[in-house]
Amino acid sequence: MNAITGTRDPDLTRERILEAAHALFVDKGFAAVSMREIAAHSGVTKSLIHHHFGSKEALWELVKERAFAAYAEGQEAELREAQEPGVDLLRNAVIRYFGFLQSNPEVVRLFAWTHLDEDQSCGRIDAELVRLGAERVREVQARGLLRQDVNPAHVVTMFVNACTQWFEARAHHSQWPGVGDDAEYLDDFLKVFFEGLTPRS
Amino acid sequence: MNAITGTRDPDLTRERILEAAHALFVDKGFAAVSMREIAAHSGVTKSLIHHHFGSKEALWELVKERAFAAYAEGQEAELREAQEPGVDLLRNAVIRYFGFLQSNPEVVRLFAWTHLDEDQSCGRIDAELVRLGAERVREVQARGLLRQDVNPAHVVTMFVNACTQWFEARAHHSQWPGVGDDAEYLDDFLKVFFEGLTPRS
DNA sequence: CATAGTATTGACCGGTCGGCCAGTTAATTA
DNA sequence: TAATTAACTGGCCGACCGGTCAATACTATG
Repeated sequence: MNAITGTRDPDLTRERILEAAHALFVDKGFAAVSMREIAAHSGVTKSLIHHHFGSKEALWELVKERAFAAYAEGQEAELREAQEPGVDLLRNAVIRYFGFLQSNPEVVRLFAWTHLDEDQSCGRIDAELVRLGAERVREVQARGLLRQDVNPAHVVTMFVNACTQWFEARAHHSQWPGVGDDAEYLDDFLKVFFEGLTPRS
Repeated sequence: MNAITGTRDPDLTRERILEAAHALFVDKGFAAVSMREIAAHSGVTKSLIHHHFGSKEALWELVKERAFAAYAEGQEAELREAQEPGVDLLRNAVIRYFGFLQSNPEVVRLFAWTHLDEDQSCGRIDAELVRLGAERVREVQARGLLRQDVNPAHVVTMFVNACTQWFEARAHHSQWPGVGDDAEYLDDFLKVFFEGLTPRS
């Protein structure tokens, strides 16, 4: 239903339901959200949600699928952006990933919910991203610009972990004494990470 | 109620309720667990849980409190174990923390749930741990054994993040191509982390 | 042994849950 | 325009939710 024209618009309706469900699921998690809540937030009847999506579980799966597809698409585009493989490529990847999480906190929460779900689908999605990233790292290693005695997939995993957990656990280390803000943490991480990756004679 | 003697044992009863609640909350999160479930798993009436703990929320808080107190106690004891402040002290701290998470997956899940809760209490608990750890790092820095241009609190945060996320997101990167097992990841992380922390002339 | 206090029970409350279904209304098609 | 299809509604279902309460069974205290 289009609110302006009063005409029916099933696509828009589905979209509005998905948006409301996304926001609520991200905020409170699957179990703590009710269909009635989603209905109210999307200005639609509960029955209509069932009509369009079947069940609460199906809606949840669709919400995750869409969110991660959008995430993967964006990340992959950035990764594929041809750039001379070098240390700066990796450094920029870290900075971009960090910045992405910083400006997309709902993705961070969705990651966390799916980790607890032991959800497999989302892991499969970024498997391709990691494969791409690790390949790039391997190229840079082959040029002798990064130390070669570390698993390239681990290089990617390390910075992904260090960045992701920084935002997932923000509620915690915002209380830790001496811990700085986003920029300061990223700065120190980059220092240590790239110094640690530099080859030694 | 003591199952063997048939006599009443309120302390044991409380303990059994707490254990059942702990297991269920860790597994499914607060919202997805019902009082009836906890009652069934602890062999006790739902009313009795309310008698002993008041409400579901209060029980949840107590479960978290106990778990994190036990965690903090163990970690603090290990940290205080006097050792000559040096690079090995830090290296051992990383290895111990990683090993602890590896053998206590329920703590990892509880961390994740409280992050999503935006729970503050548990962050306060490990604030003291981080303070202690950062202090040690600072000592080692002062001796010139670690580079001095990184925030000591960030040094601790980095390895905590890299380790914690490794286990929190296990469901994901177990599917990532080229990623090794726990020992291999830890090994590569230690290589990069400590190389990155080594002072340069 | 009496009695006070607490551990424990089971029945019950109002309310909410996800889902279903019969009916109505609007858009599409023939 | 008539008929078909799909969007949409409101009411209802049985199950389950967290919580309460009066009654009971046990234990410890005097």
